[in-house]
Amino acid sequence: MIMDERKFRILQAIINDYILTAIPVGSRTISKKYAMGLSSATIRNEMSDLEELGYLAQPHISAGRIPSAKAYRLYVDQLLQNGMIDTIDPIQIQRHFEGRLHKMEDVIRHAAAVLSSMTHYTAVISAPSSPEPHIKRLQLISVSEQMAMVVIITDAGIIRDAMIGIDEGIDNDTLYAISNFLTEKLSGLTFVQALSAINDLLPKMGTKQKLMHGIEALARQSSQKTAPSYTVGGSGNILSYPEYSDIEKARDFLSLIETNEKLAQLMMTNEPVSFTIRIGPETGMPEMRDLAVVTVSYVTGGDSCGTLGVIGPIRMQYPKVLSILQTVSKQLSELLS
Amino acid sequence: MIMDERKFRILQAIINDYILTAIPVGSRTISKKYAMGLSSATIRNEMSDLEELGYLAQPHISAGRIPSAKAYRLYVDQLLQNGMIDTIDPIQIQRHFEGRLHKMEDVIRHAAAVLSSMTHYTAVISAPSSPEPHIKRLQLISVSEQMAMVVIITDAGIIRDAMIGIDEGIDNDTLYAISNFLTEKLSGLTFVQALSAINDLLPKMGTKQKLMHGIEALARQSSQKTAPSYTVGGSGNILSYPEYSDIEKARDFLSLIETNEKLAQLMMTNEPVSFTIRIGPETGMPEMRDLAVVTVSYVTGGDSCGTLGVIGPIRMQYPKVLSILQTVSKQLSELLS
DNA sequence: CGTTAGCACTCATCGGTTGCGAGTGCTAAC
DNA sequence: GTTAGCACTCGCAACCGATGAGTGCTAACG
Repeated sequence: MIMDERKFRILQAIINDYILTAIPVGSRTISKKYAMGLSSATIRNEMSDLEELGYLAQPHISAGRIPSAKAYRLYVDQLLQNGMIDTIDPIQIQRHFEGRLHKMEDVIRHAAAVLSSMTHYTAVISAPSSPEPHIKRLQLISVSEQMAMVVIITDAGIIRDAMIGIDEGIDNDTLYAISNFLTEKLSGLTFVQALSAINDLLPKMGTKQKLMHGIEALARQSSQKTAPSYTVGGSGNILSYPEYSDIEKARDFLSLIETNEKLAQLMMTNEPVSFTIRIGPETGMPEMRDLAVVTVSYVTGGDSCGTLGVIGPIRMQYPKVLSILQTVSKQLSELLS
Repeated sequence: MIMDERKFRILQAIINDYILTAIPVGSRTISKKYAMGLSSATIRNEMSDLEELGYLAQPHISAGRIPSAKAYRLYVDQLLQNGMIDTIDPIQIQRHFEGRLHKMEDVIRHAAAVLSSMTHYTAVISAPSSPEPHIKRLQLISVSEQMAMVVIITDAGIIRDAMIGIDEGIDNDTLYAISNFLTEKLSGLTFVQALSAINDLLPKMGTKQKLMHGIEALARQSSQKTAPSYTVGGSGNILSYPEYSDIEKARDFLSLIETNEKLAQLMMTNEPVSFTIRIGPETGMPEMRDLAVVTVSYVTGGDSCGTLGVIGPIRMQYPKVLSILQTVSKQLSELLS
């Protein structure tokens, strides 16, 4: 059996209807609502075929049918191919960002709020990070006699701060001198490069071993591809959808949203494509079986970039979400550059 | 009518039972489960009195009774007065913090996870902040030709970073010189003091007006008592409790948890007391009517401190929560000092 | 041979009824 | 003051039957 033009049109109608209503759609609905000049009996036969092909499923024998993940994939591919993405007024989104927002963190938090309230799904945004940040400056600030704070500033604007123990008898001025010395030695290096540079320096540093080991540990930690932290907006939105009226499922979703590693897995894009759509099983996570995630990346000056995404039920309003995501992404790029 | 010893014992039994079961408790339950040598009829009379006094309420005529907010307040006051707080093994909590956690943000996130998983309620933790932070260092890093990043480091370890526009023709070295100049002028000052210092400096800065105005705006923003950001753990835990099986209520709760301002209102403690317990209406927020929040503050070296708290249903396991909070608070103070 | 009308059948859902039982207030006796 | 007894209330769960949306199959039609 082959997927012909008519089957596809019917499938499309079913998906459209299901996205709007979330109730299994029957043959009569298609034949009446989406005037295609066919009787319900014919639709029935076609639907039976579509089920055999793996595009439709029946929750139970005497109910309509619902699209499978495979069907959504086909549907989405078709959308993208034909550029069938909603057009929304960018002004409408710009208006949300008019107030003066200075801190990056605030901008991102606000963007997550806007994104979630516009889509009615859950929004996730990662702070911009450079794939290979270069150290720009390293600063030590004494906090107490045994502790200091290390601040490493990179070209991507990432700031890594950590407390480390320091050796006895090091005063503020010495710390400042060391900061300048280390900045000179390390600036322009990536964390991986810095790590070996620090190890080379170790023997020369005499009584500052404890301090240096602290910095080394921080550099090592930073040199590993560290999962960025994510800002979430509208985590409760999922509760509005009937498929998540089950408390158990909703709780699983919320704990997923709170787990940084899981989010990282979802938001990760190896290739810097314009956007990614992952539908249900495509995420590779069993708890995402009936969810879909759409991500777009944004860039801020230089090569550092972040990701913003929307997580919603698998029957997501893809055209709308895609257009909103793209517009917010543009807005975010501008604001953070 | 007066609240006597026996009435109080009965009320206590009712509250205990209701906290455990969440179902309205009847006279028979009290007389049998909590052997107090009284028949259910007597209990019934006392319960009727307690209702008249405003400590009990009946969801409907033929059901048992549930404690009012007033009752919980009495109950909690009694607990505190008698020091009836659970004793938990601090080792058990320490074990959760054994791994090496360098970044403050990670420590807090982890603490929120531990706190929520131990209490089974929602945990909220604010990053430590000093009531009147003093500037330690100000650093400008050029990002592009028109933009620079300002990093202000305070004695509380707070780092305020923001992007500002800079005047044309300022290179990296000049920025560095300005950083040192400004650090010299501003270090040791609070943000409020810095604000006027900057305004004094303005006329002298010649062609760096744009830059200075950027810094001034940042200082002004920082000088206002800014609400700290909160880390939340276990936001979905609330869904486990029958009183929040209502989707509508759960969604309200989740959006509350996401709103920084609301959290700030809940976590705010004007006096630095050891802990605060706010029960239902005492929070002053209508959406918190049947929730309670317990907060404890923790201190990190110096005068900077943060708050950690637990939000749960009004029938919270107060003795358990209090002891866990105190232990985690101690742990957090140690880790961040 | 594809399309469609007709029909028997399935089964989730919804509204109504009923019985149960937990709980109450009241009264009268101890 | 305490308690046994009793009539009464009312939420809740279980049961039941009607409803209707939906299906698959068959036979007739163009």
